[in-house]
Amino acid sequence: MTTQPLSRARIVAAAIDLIEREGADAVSMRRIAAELGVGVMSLYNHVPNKDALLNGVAESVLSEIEFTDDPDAHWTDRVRMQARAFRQIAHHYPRSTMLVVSRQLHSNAGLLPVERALATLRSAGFDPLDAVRVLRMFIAFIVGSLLREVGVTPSFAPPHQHMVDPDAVDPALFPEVSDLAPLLAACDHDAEFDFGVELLIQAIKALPKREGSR
Amino acid sequence: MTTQPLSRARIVAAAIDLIEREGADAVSMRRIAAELGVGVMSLYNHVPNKDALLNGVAESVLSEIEFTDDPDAHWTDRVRMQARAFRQIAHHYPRSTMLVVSRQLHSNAGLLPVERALATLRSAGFDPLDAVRVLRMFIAFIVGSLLREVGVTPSFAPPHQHMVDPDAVDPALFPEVSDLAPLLAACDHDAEFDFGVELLIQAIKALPKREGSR
DNA sequence: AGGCTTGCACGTACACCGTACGTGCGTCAA
DNA sequence: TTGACGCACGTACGGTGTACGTGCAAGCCT
Repeated sequence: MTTQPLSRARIVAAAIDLIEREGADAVSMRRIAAELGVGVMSLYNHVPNKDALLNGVAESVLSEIEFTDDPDAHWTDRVRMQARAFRQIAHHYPRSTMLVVSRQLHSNAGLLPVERALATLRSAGFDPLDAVRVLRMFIAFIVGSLLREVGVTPSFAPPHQHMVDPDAVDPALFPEVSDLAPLLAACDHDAEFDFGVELLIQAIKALPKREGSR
Repeated sequence: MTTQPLSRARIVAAAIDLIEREGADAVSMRRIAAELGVGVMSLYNHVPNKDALLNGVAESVLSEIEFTDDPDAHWTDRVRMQARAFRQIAHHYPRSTMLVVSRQLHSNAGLLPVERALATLRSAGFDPLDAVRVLRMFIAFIVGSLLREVGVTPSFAPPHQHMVDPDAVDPALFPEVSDLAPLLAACDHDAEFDFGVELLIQAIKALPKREGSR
């Protein structure tokens, strides 16, 4: 049973595995090498440096988005689907997601989702400017949402995570926060995400079209 | 001229200064100590560890948000103002902003903005659940937007930053991206942010109210 | 006043990090 | 056969966070 030859893909895979198991802080070249049963410097034959490796991780995660895009569906349904597909990989690789969103990619790895989204929006009749703006709006919302979700659940550690500790807030200083503490403490991420997606869809549906319809 | 005594506040201030001048990667305990003309380990008399220090940075930046909230203004104007105030500190501390958004605070430092936002929304007649949801929606949008802005401008380095290199995309694979490349390449962050804020305001204005009016 | 505690600045030391550089071995080309 | 080349690997250097011990100054209790 001869071990596979080292390769960029195997290194990236090991890095993702390590990140998901022990968190992004646990990632080091030595650790990855050990994981692969290999000398540290051997990694550098396939990856120029650690930063490039992490970019590789981000690209790899991003490329695993599964689009089951039905061109016949209504554009609102297609938008819903694409937003959910994006969120799904974040749930599959929660700790790596932080890397994906906090590191802007200069490569074309993340271009396919953009392409699909633009095609959907343009087929819905949005002119180029609005299509790009709406896309950016969605990306901002999704990234912000995922950041909260994975940030609050770095390792699924606390079963009942709380973004606000109800007992630690002074009702005199923060009456509203104190009043709504139970609502702020719990967060149904699924419901919150769906609420946001629907709100955005309704909003852009009401957007005045400057061009042809359909 | 006797030098001030060391204190947590002075350490945090030095850290922020260093981050803004040389980037988050330049931050190390040794570097900060040198900046303050102080031994490395002296820092640990005021800060338990580096992570706590960075939390301090985030809290400090967050606490500098200036709310000029006019309770008599229409709630839509107040929401606009609060969103802009949030974005303004991000422009004042661009490199530190990444820390603020990527690190979830367990402290109450970020509670004042939340309190103000909730008060505004509740005075606009939203019931508790909707108020919290709308707030979370706004936060997600703002965080996502700021992440793109500061990510694309880590040091205001390239005057014409491009999120998509028009020459590097294959028109056969990505027809839409290729077609809209000029629009994707440039990004007027101010306009983009305002577009998003207005879109959200319109959307939540149309939200069915379950409770009292006003 | 004398002794004791406490707070704080600091140096040393350790484990770990990314990676530049050199070395040796296997395979393929000429 | 010989040379070049690709690739695994060890060593070494300068950096990191921080545990631990030391010494000095100020305040407090007899």
